[in-house]
Amino acid sequence: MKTSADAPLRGAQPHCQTCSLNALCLPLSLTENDMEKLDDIIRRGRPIQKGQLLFKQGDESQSVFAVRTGALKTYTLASNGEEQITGFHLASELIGLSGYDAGKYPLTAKALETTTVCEIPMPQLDDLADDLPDLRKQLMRTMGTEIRHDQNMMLLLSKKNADERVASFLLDISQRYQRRGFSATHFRLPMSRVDISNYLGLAVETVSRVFTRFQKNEWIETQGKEIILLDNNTLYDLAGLTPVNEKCLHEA
Amino acid sequence: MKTSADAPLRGAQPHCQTCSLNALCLPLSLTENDMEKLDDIIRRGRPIQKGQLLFKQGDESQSVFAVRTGALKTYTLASNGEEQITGFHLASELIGLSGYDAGKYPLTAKALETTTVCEIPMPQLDDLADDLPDLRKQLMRTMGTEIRHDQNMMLLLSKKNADERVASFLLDISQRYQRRGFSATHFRLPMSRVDISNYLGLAVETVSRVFTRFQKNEWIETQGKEIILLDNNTLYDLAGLTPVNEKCLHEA
DNA sequence: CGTGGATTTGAATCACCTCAAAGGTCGTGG
DNA sequence: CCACGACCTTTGAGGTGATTCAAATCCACG
Repeated sequence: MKTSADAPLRGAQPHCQTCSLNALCLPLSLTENDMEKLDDIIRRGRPIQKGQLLFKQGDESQSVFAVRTGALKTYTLASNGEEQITGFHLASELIGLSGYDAGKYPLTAKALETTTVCEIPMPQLDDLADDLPDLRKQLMRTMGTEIRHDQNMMLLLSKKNADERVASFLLDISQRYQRRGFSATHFRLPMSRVDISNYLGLAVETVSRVFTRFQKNEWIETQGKEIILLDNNTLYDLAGLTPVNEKCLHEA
Repeated sequence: MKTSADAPLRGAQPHCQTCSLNALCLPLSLTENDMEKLDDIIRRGRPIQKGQLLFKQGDESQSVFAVRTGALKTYTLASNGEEQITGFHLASELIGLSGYDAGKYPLTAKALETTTVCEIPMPQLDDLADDLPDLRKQLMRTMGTEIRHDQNMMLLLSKKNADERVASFLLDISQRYQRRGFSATHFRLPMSRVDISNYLGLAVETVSRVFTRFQKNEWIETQGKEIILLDNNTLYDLAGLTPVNEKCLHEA
């Protein structure tokens, strides 16, 4: 079993057609021919370093991005300057679609570690979406998934207690790694405890205490950012999910 | 000034072309000709009574709906059966798009009062979206707006206190009525206090107390569901918005 | 090897919740 | 038209889970 420490791409993959992520990414369900057209408009830049911004709230939104390697967080700024993390984005996931029509990005995207992305200029993506029905459908699917994720977060933020939130979070990450072929029970969290607490609407100290308690109960094992899930049943139970139902935050 | 008690449509309006809401609704930015094509696939049924469901979480999703008159709430069900309201939907607003690709509605839609809707069958909308670029763009705009709304709600639910939540809520509703040509300061809330509290992630009692306190401070005046906003500046301040920035929950 | 940030732990506080009960409102049926 | 009941809203009192504040410890990195 690969671990999340492995890069999903051994070398730089300059084309969608040969990218190991294409079955999870935008090209999903595109024909070979359509995929080439999409590939033609994609720009692949140099890696972004940890802490750097991919784009900033209020910037003119010009592109949508697909994460190739690494991870990012997106967050909105409250008027008092506080940030609310709205999502973490792992390889193959799309960022920036919520600013598709708005002209400006409604949130900021910051790299959690060294990250490479595929940049898809919006005007050209827009044109292509008119020509390729499958691409349009995939874009709308992605937006629908995002809406369902956010609505699940609303449920989490307004109804779940600290334990339930952390369990939901761990299982969400677990399932997303699993879909990418990594271990569902042993992975490395790319984000800090502060980021987790912000995302879950809790204080850092609370998240820390929950992690400690989960470990005491032998539900998980933690070593810094390394996580091992020991008791999936309990975690699923806490999260309000059934292990059968593999669909978590990202799959409504 | 009209008040929200007036129906936005004097008589039944059987066509998008003559509907007073078309500038706010899906036909926005469509040409006369394209609007006719959209109009052709729209079904207009009999009114839904208060408390009735438009569709239910888990149902096969077959249509998108535009609210013609009245109001609905949409909510997701937690595993323990608790409901989390994800949105209120007033005239001209679209419901059901988040289930566009999913096959099943990821939430339930219930009428808050007698409500009429335009039903747009998804397969035909889907086909039409391939033919009419403007319609596709409008659909994606609508989904983008929904995403921004939900992310603003995440911010509200995890960072704002009770006062700030209620202020945000009142201003959101106010602005949405205003866009429809109604008074921004005097309106009738179509939903119960219980619904408001659920939506805002608070206990009913807390919402009630906040309303009482706002009234004592002469920031608002309430008479049951009737609301008058007296001190917009304070409310905007609480909500973390600037009165200049007219864009609230629905306009990121 | 030292430094600054991140994480953990402890103690005290607080905003909101829960429980309980008293009004209000609305629709229904007599 | 009024009385009744069901439900919604408001108000009060007390409890609590999570926060805040403070400080020790761990860790990554130059």
